[in-house]
Amino acid sequence: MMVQRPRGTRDFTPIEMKRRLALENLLEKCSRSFGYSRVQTPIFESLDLFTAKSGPGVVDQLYAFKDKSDRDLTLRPELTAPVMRMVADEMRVVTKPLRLSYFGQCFRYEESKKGRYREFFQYGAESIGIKGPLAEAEIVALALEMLHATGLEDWELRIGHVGILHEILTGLGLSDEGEPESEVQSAMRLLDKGDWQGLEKMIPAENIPPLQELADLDGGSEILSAAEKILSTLGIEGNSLEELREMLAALNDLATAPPSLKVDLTVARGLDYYTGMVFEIQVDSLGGEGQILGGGSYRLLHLFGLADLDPCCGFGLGFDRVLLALEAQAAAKGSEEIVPGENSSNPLAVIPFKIPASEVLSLVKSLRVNGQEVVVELKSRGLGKSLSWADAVGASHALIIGPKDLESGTCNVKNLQSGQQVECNLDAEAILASL
RNA sequence: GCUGUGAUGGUGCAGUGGUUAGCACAGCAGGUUGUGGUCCUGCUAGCCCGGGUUCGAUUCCCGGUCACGGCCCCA
Repeated sequence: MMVQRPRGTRDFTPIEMKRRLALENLLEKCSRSFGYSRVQTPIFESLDLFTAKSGPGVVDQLYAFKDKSDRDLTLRPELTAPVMRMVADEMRVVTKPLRLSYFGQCFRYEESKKGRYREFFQYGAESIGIKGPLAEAEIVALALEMLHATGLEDWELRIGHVGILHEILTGLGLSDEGEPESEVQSAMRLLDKGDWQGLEKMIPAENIPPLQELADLDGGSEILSAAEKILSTLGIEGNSLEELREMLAALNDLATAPPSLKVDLTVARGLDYYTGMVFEIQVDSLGGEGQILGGGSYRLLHLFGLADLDPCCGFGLGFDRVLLALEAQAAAKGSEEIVPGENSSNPLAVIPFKIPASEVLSLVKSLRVNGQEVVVELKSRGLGKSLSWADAVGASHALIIGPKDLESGTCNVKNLQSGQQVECNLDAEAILASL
């Protein structure tokens, strides 16, 4: 190969694109059913947008560049910040709450491997201008319905609440202030990793066991009562636990249950801007890159002067990883179909046999006008080869028109699966009726 | 960022320090001038890139590139 595709990028052939479009359509359908509307933002943005959100350190992982007027730009590494910018730029006066969905490629300069690409695709949803347990439940419910719709079977939803952690850690005397990272943030990071030795340096030793007990809680919403007891032994009183309880109850009503649900109060998502409920969806069989979705309640709009709309709630779905999981699942089950409905398109293959293809063009047009997908055999080959071609392009039926047919005003419609063939009149209506 | 494995037609695999580098599938053409997914024949097409060792390297060595895996990280 003379010119190679850049590292971490992929080409998508027609077969793959059919699959990807089917998945995108399926996700979009879920979004619409929840009242979310699609938006789109630029592939590149001002570098400032992402340094403001994630700090100057992110530049190392960006495809950042200067344009010919010396502006600092970057390919977008994610889509939440651009959507928030768009809300601030364009949608200040639009009725709230906003329910937005998006899909597109993002770029990160890092080591690529399976499930981790330098150009990758993210689907996501954000609700803006509404907060509280019901808004959070809606977002999680949308994520769950999406995954159910894909037909993926083996995955786990993990839900936590940064607010609870925050209440505990400030209650234990840790500071909420500080650059670049407050004590609370450092502690959350350690807690998320399970680094107890690190935590002992920040927190009185007698408080470590209850925290461990909290981290070890394993189960569904029933663990909330146990968590409540632990919090009271720590002398912490807060509203967050009750909010999480309400959120889980609402979720139970609003969405089909996930294959596995774990309430895990130490999920911190490693992000500084999350404020409330956080959640992740994990597919263990994917290995190291098994997180296929993540989100929660976060504060970002204050960066754009819209603090009154914070916190928002949303999630990003790793489009490529969901596909990998579906591919692995289909392979394990020996199933042909990877994304539901990916092969729903069944064109009619029109075969002009021993006649010029120009003889059938107006018929082809009228078939298409009537909503039929049509592919025309433009190569003159033997009838047998043409039928093979028709099969190869995914046609369900072949329409054979030869010299005798032109004379008699008939044609033959062959079902390529059954091999059955019927003769009918050479007009669009009769042909469509015989399919 | 660290580390392991690998790279041969479009795909999947053989193989070799030395003459034409094989096989299967796919593609194209024909065997069959109105019925396919069977069979037969032919054709197209390849040793990732750069350097080194050597009379000679696709093969051995080094570097790069890319892919896959394990840590780190993951807005």
